[in-house]
Amino acid sequence: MAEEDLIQVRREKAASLRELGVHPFGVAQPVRHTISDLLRAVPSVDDLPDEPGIAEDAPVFEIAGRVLAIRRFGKGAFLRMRDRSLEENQLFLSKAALSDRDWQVLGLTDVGDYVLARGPQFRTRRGDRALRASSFTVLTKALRPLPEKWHGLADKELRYRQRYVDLIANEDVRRVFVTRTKAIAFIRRFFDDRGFMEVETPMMHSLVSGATARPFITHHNALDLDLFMRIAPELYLKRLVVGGFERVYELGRNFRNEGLSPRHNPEFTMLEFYWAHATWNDLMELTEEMIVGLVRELGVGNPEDPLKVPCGGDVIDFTPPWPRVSMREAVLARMEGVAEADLDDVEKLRELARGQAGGDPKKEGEIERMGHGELIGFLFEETVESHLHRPTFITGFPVSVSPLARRNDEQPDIADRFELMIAGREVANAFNELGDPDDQRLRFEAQTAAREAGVEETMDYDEDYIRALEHGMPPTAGEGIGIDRLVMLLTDSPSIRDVILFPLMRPAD
RNA sequence: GGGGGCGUAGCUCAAUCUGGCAGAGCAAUGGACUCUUAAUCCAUAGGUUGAAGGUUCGAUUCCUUCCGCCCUCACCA
Repeated sequence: MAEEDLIQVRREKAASLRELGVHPFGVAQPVRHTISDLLRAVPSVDDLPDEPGIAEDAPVFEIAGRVLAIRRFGKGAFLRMRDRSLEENQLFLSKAALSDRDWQVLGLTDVGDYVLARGPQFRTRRGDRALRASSFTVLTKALRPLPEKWHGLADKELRYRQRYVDLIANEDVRRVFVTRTKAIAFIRRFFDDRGFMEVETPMMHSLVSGATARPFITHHNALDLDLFMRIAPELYLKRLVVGGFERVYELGRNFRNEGLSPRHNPEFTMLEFYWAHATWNDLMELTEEMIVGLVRELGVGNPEDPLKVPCGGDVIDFTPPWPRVSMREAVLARMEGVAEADLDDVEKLRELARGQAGGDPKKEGEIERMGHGELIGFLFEETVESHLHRPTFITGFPVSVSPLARRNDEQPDIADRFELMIAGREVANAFNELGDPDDQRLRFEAQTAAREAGVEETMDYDEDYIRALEHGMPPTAGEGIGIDRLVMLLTDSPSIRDVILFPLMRPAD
């Protein structure tokens, strides 16, 4: 039947409900129990009576939820429903146990409707738990049909555009988003427990800084001012450290105007935290503790080995301590025929990099402009990154690609910075923060120079941030963790769209 | 933005290669049935084959353009 006709039939049922005095889109009424309560009240089905054995004074439960299936047979029916506890239960509706009106209401009930039922629990002849309804009504009429009961909603486009249907139809999708919510709650608790203060900084910025990415532009009418949606909260959070909030975190959305992919959504959730009187080594320990805690708390690992987590048909071992490897060491171990001395020879590195460019003229052009550290970084990305499976801290980032990170005291062209790689993906990025306002000024100037030389993604020079540093920031380490990517790992999701409730889609029409 | 794939009933899928009346299951409608579990049985109805154009006696099928989605490369987290 055509969609309009299916809807028309249900509209007519809604009208019939009104005639029976049942508002098809009624006002809320108290609901005393959840389906979880039913299970908790009598944990074992064996302890329930059969239908004839239901006692006069048996406890009456009152549950409300969405109808998932109806099986009618003459003067009786079984109806499967799910409620806010996300548990499912059966109702048994018999003409004998219901008022005439409630029986008529059942005749006007479709899969997808929200219903309210009261009655005692019992055990069916097949040994299942069910509620025998002594009263039954429709709370909300669904005008549209749900997807097919066996296959559910499979079309990815419909699943992302109509997530409400996806959530009704697909259990694994519900599970992913429950896990996401639990992960975020865990992270907040983790930082709160350690004396970190959650703060909210502006999402509309007048400068583009804190990361290198192209921004979204928006406009404030009253001030006639173009603003950028933030690409990172970093510089505001460090201003707060200057202000004396020595442990701060922000868990929120960033916006980057770049391509979409299974690992990139234009708006994504990031955790950033700053910890005064700590170093990047402390951050590695804290990160390890937090993610191991998450994996344990959420129970996403194998039952017999909770730190081995299935991911993309493979298994990731989260058992600490995680390896800490410099990009130099990683490249040396990975690339055959490369000697340690070669890594100090810029021209030799450039030659190796050309060999990895695969004839791509754009890459080759970039290679010619790269310095020593950037060349090692390039070789790392080309040869090592995708092979890093278990959680690994990568260090040895050049200062030139780390404009907000403190220099290493022994190796001034290397930043005290690490990235955490898991399953070939970057999950976290952290460093000792640069507190020297004069050095920070030089870094901003280098960014400005790079922009003038044609580099598209550079940071704006933030004069007020320098001013803040001139007031003195305590020695601080800071980190950003991509929450969506972390949730992808925890839920074995191949695409970022599977862990974002409403991923960006082109308008359908 | 480049390359590849996909789009058929409300949903899940056939038919497309090799052009010849567009089909099934679920859902829906009418009927039978007081223990179903993807209930069963009988009957009925449901289509702008993503859109537009072209080739052809004839197009879901072949060609072109456009729209949307997926994968991939590039940029990035």
